[in-house]
Amino acid sequence: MRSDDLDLLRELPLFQGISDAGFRELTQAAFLQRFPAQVTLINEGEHPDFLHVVLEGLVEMFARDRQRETVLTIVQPVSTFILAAVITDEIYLKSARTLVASRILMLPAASVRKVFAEEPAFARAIVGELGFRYREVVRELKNQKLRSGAERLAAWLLGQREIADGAREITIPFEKRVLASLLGMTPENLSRAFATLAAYDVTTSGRRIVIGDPAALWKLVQPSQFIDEWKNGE
Amino acid sequence: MRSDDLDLLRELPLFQGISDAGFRELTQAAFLQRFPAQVTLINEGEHPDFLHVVLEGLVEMFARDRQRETVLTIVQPVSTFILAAVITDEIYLKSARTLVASRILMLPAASVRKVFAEEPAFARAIVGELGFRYREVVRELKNQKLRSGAERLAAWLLGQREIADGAREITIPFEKRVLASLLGMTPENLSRAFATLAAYDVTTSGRRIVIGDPAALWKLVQPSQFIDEWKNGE
DNA sequence: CGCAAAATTGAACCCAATCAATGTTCGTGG
DNA sequence: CCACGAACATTGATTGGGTTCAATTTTGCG
Repeated sequence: MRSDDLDLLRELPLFQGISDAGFRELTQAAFLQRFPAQVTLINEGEHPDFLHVVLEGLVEMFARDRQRETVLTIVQPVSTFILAAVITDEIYLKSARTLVASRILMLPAASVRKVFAEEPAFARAIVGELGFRYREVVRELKNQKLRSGAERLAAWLLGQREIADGAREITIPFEKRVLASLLGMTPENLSRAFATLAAYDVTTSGRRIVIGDPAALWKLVQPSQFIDEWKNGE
Repeated sequence: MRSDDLDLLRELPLFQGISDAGFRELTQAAFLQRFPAQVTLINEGEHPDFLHVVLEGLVEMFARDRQRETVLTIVQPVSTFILAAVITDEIYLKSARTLVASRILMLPAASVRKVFAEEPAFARAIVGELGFRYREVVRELKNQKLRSGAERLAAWLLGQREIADGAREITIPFEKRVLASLLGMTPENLSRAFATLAAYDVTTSGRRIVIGDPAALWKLVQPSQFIDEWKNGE
């Protein structure tokens, strides 16, 4: 395991403030693994053995019920996933698979719980992380319940634009079918949503999207800091 | 403030393990208030001043976007709400209003954060609580994205039945319009969902519902421990 | 270059929202 | 205690958003 990977880890808010001893405890039995795209890392219903950290690549969190499947979140580097399951020591509620080749760091769940029990600083950091994640899901639930498909797409585009620092053109970092599922619709319907947004000067070519008139989209969805995490205040 | 109310509070998992001094810190500046039905307790976007505890009654957590409004959860005694906002010291993402006359205990947010910072046991308890809540919302998001309206109703009915210890008849403890919004549909559509479930031997009279054939509903939704919190294992 | 998977488009269908009208319930005041 | 009114619930008709199925085009990759 490379030491600059450890540095990456150490810089995460989650690991700030814990002692070096605690950090060593967490990482000594950890291991790093490379996965190609489309590899299932964890399955809904399994017991958590590791806290996963995406160092490089892209991971899709999804869930199934009967025939249906839906994407819940996309995890980008550098961040952890399924912390809640690890810390409560309950089964996973989501499955995870790589979308592209990825480097994943795996910290033994037992170590995480041990340091959690021993180091108040870690416990407090976990509170911060869980609080943040909780609020993310609440936002997503509101997004789903309060907005139409086209609106969710428009909001997502504006969010990506924000991340890209206001760039005119953005690129979807994964397949459109994945985006469709993330937004809670079928691939067909995503196509139609894009067709709808053409009237708002959104043009597509493959995964690249040009947002010609952000103000028009803005007017359509009226992004809210109560739903869209990227939007703080006005 | 009555001492048996303090006992109720003390017994919540959230307050287990903290010192008496810490508990006193939390409760000394707390106050208890009675509210009639339909009183708004907090508003989306406000800053948290108190951690609220429902001692008696029913509180509805909801959110608005433009014209639309949706119910996110119903809080029943005895439990806290908006802990995540208090602990991260961020604005509320939900509003709250009483559904019936209620007794609400309000703990100053500053005290909560103080004890959180000072008492590792409290920090750990909060992790447990947040982890649990987080998983609740994930379940709800899956419920919304993976199930149809009628299925969500069927699952909700089976959950209520479980809570009522398998009773044949259950009673919706609030208006049907609230249930409709909680389940993510219109009141009209809830009526039709009930009409659909008549084929599964579900009969209604006002708020009272008779589930004549639980197995039929079961077959319809196939409740899953990955979505339905009340269902553990098979 | 060729193939397989992904994306798009069209058509039919279905679930859900909206609009409108009626029936029911419940709280209030006479 | 009854009568009344307002809010809630239900039902019907219509519309609309979204899914499904099928066929075609495009893309990406070996």
